[in-house]
Amino acid sequence: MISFDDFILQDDSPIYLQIIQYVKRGIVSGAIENGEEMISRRALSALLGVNPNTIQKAYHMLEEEGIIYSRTGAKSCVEVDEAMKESIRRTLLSQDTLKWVQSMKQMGVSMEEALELCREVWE
Amino acid sequence: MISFDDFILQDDSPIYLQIIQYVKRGIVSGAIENGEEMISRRALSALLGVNPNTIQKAYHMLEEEGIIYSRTGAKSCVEVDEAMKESIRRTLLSQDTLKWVQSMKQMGVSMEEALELCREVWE
DNA sequence: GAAAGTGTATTAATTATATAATACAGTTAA
DNA sequence: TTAACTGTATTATATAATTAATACACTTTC
Repeated sequence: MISFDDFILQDDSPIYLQIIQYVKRGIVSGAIENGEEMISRRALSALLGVNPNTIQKAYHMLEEEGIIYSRTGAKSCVEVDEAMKESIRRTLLSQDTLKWVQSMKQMGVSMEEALELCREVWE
Repeated sequence: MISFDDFILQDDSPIYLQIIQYVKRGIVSGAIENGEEMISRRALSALLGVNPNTIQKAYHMLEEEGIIYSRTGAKSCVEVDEAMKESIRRTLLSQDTLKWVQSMKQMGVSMEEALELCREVWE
């Protein structure tokens, strides 16, 4: 079951978006597999100290994207085939990297400097 | 004068934060220098098609951070010494890079893969 | 000096995000 | 079967972000 054990609020973007992001990144890394049960909305709400409606918003959007499947009374499940996985992977990797590269360029940082920065921060 | 010619809305984060970010990155790159005049709040509002109050919020926060100086009736001016420049540079570079690195790690991407991605996206 | 431009302030309305308190119907498990 | 759990829905409230419409005092420029 996807327990959200290592979930942490990262920035000041909406919580429901950070939950969606957590699930998508887990799918890309392989930590979250097809068919896995999600933690229940109420349980995640208690775990994160966040309102149940906020969790519901995230889960509902994940369902609209076709990433999880829900039916009343039972836990929601992850439902992603290989095409979906690859689609999420491509989108996230390029979006995040492009954003960082644009940031570096706007600050006048060269590619070599950026690569070195990456190595330093990676640890 | 700082004209915001190449300013573009990047993401769905608050506009006033993106304006602050634009100015800070310009200072880091050297495109924005100490003593330069800011475009007036009303002119920037018209240029970006954004409410004057949103611009005022950004300018007001830049003033509170000690990055620009304003007086009624005259245009606001950038006021940053070398220590401030270096402080902004360190903060932005590490914050942006750390965020990207964390994203890559959460998706199970190795440092070598991340560096290669960076090279590809850089163009 | 007068007109135009500029920073600042106020009040009101709207949308998005998040919280709060319930309620109901379906599933799971003892 | 029954109790606990789960997904779903509703109504209300609060705060942040944005827009809108003015107004006033000060500076710059002609």
